[in-house]
Amino acid sequence: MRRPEDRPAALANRRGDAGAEGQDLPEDGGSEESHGLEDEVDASTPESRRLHALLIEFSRYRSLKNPLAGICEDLQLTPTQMHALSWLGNDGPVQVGVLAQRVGITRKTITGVVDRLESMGLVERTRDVEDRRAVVVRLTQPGSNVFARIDRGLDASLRRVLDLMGPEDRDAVFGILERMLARLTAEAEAADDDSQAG
Amino acid sequence: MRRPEDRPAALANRRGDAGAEGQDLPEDGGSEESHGLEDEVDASTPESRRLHALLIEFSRYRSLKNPLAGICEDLQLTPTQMHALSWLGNDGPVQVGVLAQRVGITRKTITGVVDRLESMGLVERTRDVEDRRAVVVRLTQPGSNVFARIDRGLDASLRRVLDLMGPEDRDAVFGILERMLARLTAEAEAADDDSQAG
DNA sequence: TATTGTTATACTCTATAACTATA
DNA sequence: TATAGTTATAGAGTATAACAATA
Repeated sequence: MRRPEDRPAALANRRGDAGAEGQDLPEDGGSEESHGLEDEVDASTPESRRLHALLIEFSRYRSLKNPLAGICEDLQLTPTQMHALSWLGNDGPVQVGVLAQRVGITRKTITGVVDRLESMGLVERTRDVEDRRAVVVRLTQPGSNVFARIDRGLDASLRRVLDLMGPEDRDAVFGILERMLARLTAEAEAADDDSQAG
Repeated sequence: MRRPEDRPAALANRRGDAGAEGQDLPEDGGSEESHGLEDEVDASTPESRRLHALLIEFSRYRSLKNPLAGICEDLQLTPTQMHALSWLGNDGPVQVGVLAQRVGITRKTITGVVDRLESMGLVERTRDVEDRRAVVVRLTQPGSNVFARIDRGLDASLRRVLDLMGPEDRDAVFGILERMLARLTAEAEAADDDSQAG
C-alpha cells in the first residue's frame, strides 16, 4: 500500500464517517492493478439486470437531468465548479486536497479549478495555520450566494423526482435510503476497525 | 420565449422517435431566458430537504461511484466516451446528432468524440441512405466487445447498490421505480397529445 | 431557407511529471 | 524522506461561430 495517509486523511476531517474515501484516486501511480472487473464479470443477476434496464429507461428522459444543466447555464459555471462549490457550502472551509477528494479529481487538477473560482471571486485561499504546507479554501460571500442558488436548484430537481411518487412510495423510499445508509456506515466502520486491528 | 418547443420536446421524445429530440440542447442560442429557477426558489419542502440531505450523505461514500471510474480506467476511456458507447450499444446505430442528444452534448462536440472513438476503431461512420446530409454511427466488433465490458461493469455497480438492501426493500424499489416510470411515460404522452392537439 | 455535420477557435477539465515549501 | 500544493505540458471535453452539403 503506497498511501498510508489517505484513509486517515479522509477520516480526519468533517465528521467521523466518510471512511473509505479517496484511497482510490489515481493520485500517485497504482493504476495497474485490476479493479476486480474480471472477477465479477459473470455475476450478473436477474435483479441487477432489471435495475439496469429500468435506469436506462429513466435516462432517456432528459427532463430529469436538465435542471442540473440549467443551473450550470444560469450561473455560467461548469459542472466541476458547481460540484466544488457544493462541497464547500456543505462542509465549510477545507484543505485543497480534501476538496479534490470530494469532487473526485486529483490535487493537480483541483488547483486550476480553484484558480478559476478564485478569479471569479467565489472562493478564497488561506494558509492552514496548523500545517503551513496546506492551503484552506473557503467560500466568499458572493460564493455563498451562488452556493445558495445551486442548493435551491438541486432542491428543485429533487422535488421533480419526488413528484413522480405517491406519498406512500415517498415514505418507503426514505426508509429504504436510511437503511442503506446505515449499512454503508456499518461497512465503513467495520473496514475501519479492520484496518486498525488487523 | 425563444424556444416554444422546449417543454414538449423534453418530454415528447424518448425511444424510437429521435425526430422530436434535442431541441432543448443549447444548440442555437437561447441561453438568456431563465430556467424557472427563480420561480421555484422558495418551494423547498421538508421532503425535498430530507432527500437532499440523504443524498449528500451517500455521495460521501466514494466506494459507490468508484466502480464507474474503475471501468474508465481499465478501458482507458473517458466518461463521455463510455457514455457514447453505452448508448450505441443500447440503441444500435443512430445519427450523430441523435447520439449527441443522448450523451447530452452539442453536435459540434460529438464530432470530436466520435472522431476519437473512430480512430480507436471502436465505432464507424456511414452516410445515412435516406437523408444524405446525415451520418450514422455504429459500433464495430471491437466496439461491441468494449460495450459488453462497460455493461458488465455497470451491472457490477448496480449489484453493489442492491447488496445494500434487504430482499423486501429491493422488491419495493422495483415497484416504486416502475410506478415512477409509468408516471413519466404518462406525462410524456399527455404532453405529446397536448402539443399535437392544441 | 432550414438542417446535418464538420472545421476553427478558445476555454475548461484532467492527468502526468517536475518543482517548492513544509513536516 | 514524505506530504501539500503549484507550475508546465498535453490531450480530451465543451461551446460558439463559420462553413459545406443536402433537403
